[in-house]
Amino acid sequence: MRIVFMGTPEFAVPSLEALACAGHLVAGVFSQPDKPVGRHQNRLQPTPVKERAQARGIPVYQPEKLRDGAALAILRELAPELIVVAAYGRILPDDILALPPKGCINVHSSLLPKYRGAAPINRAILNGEQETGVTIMHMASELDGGDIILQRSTLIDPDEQADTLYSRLAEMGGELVVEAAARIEAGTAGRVPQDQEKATFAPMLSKELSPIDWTRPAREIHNQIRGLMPWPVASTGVISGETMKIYRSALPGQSTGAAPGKIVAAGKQGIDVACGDGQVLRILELQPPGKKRMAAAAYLSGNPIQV
RNA sequence: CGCGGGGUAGAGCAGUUGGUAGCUCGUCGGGCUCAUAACCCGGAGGCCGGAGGUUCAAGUCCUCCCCCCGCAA
Repeated sequence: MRIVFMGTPEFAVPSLEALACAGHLVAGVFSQPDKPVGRHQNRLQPTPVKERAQARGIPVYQPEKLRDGAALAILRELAPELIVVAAYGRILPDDILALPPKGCINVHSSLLPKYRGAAPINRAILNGEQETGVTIMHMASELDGGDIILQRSTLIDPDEQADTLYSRLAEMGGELVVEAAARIEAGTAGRVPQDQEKATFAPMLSKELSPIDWTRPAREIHNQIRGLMPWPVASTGVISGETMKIYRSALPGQSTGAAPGKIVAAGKQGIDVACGDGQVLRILELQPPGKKRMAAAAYLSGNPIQV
């Protein structure tokens, strides 16, 4: 099938790759404009999807606007039968949605209608979900609200972090979108409308979610640490007074009478902190300001804590 | 050249007005013990990120370069 692919971050790369490997003709790729990223703000950084597309010799388009007619003109020229969107980061206007004869489909990393929006993977873990998945759906004017073609679920391990789940779902998305494309080509793709009543939303993350409130239950703090990976990452000042990032934690299942935020133990096993529900949260990996990410035990060997 | 932090033993850190490079953990050997991640004794392990300069003498002062991290998303 003749396809135009639209995507931006790492999540979209396996989908692009899978479609190309499945023998589809990817006539063009749309991605967000390059932005200054990282330490050298004077230099523009290509998006992961752009890099992969260029490596495959696929023409890349990075329009600033989708509603001024230019993008539509390019798409008419490319004449795709199907448009596949995966984490593009833009809302497609109706005239683009209406262009391809076989429609526009989207790869979304949640079990729709739950977790519509920008950060479904992180939000699922933040909320302590035990299951999530990938949905391939037709695109509608309502954000992530279109009819479902395929859906596959997966269990979230109680200690799994959002960044590894992200890669896992990205791969799953690639497999599923190929299957969906095959069914569309064969004319056997189903269309199940979403139950709009059950829709929930997964808004974009922000740094304000980072600080840990130790009066919350240990389980919820653990979810916060898992869910804010790889960005913005949970943080706290209880260890040294300086704000440091907390990358990994565990729930040892110990009770304590200590006040929330108090360090109750510090050793090879990690740094144990009292939480609001009287349970202990064990910090396993952290990062002091200006330093590298390190195991809690490594931190302690240079910065001993008296309990 | 956007702003800031940092590079010293395998890991994490200290190192004063320049004057023999240290600490905790790990590692190796020995001891104690029913036993141990515990405890005791001992050992190995360093181009102090790189190059140049100042000096009788540079981890430390000066210049340039490399790499890592945070801010930004």
